[in-house]
Amino acid sequence: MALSHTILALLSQQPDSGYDISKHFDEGLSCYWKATQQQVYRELSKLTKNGWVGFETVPQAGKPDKKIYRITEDGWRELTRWYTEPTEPTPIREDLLVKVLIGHKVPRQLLVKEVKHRQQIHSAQLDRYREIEADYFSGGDCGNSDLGTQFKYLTLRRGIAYETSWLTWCDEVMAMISNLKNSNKSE
Amino acid sequence: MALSHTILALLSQQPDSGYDISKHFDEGLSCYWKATQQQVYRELSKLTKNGWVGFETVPQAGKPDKKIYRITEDGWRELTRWYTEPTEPTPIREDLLVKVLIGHKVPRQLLVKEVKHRQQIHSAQLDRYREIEADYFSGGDCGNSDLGTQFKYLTLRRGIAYETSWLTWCDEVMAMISNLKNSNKSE
DNA sequence: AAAGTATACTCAACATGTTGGGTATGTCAA
DNA sequence: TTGACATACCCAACATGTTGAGTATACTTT
Repeated sequence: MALSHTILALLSQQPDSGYDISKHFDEGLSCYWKATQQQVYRELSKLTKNGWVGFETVPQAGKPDKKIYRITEDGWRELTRWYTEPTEPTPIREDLLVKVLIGHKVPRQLLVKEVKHRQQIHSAQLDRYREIEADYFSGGDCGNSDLGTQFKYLTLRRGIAYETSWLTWCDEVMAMISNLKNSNKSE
Repeated sequence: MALSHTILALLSQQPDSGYDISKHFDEGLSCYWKATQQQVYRELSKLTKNGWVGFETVPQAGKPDKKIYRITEDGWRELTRWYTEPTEPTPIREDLLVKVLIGHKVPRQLLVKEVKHRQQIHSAQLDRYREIEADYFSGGDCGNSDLGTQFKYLTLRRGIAYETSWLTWCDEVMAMISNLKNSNKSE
């Protein structure tokens, strides 16, 4: 039940509507968790049933009503209980590695295309992260940002480390493949 | 439907029983995909329905019967079709990052414990990978290993890159936290 | 002889994630 | 005025992953 706790964590920062929470996930910049709108809505109704969040309906001019959710005391208790549980690394499931594993069974070009495709994706994502990172230092408040910002920055650093490690690995794969070509011209 | 294709990929290497396939997943050394025994069995029966695999029941002396699954021609077609589809990176869902994100809302010690816990896990996993890596070079057949082995080695290299990137990040987090303590003795 | 371990497969229930639809209201541009 | 887009919510079906059983046989250790 990690999605529920992620939502609780977001709501612990400030009250928010389901729509806005799901936008946080879409943008996904901060916490590296994916969830669709329906997942968020479904989870919010569960959280409400559990009494971990409450909401008030807020009418808006020119827009549909909003449900502003707010974490309850029980929610806080659950969030801190969860926090004391040690987290295990997320199980890894990567299509690309399966493809590499049987790389010798398929046309070489197909594998090369795959790796290049991923290189582009990770490279683009890294660029986006780098831009966000630059904002942390351009704010003028160098070094004296509040704690919340510093912790958020650390999650960004994780994203950067992640994308970088992928790019390094992709380079290694490409190097090996081109090495094969050179040492085995008959192919 | 990635699990099905992972199983197809394994079966494309050699025929195997559900039990042995699930052991490959448990050991998880090669392809970085997690799956339980029940998932494997369930998926195999689906694959059979689709006609992508077939099986023969093999009686064994002193052991229960085995079902040896084998990829079919349709299975090969499906596998190659899947191979031509570009793969997207797996969505990231990491409890630990959610915890870091709200790190300023909880006792510092709790976060430190979490990070140290993860450090140990990734460090242990990296050690295991390093040992396996050493085997690739101790085999005597330095440099002239077959293609299949080289591609498998690349998946191992991905595992190493992954664990290393986690450890680097954990160090960064610990550094920031201890930096906080030093610059703010009043806390 | 009993307990543990390994082999080998199966079922059921539930949690979580994905996909594609639907209901509204209102703005802005073609 | 039609269509695209943004806001805001909801439902149903299905795929996938998790958890905890159960059914056997046979070897090994205590």
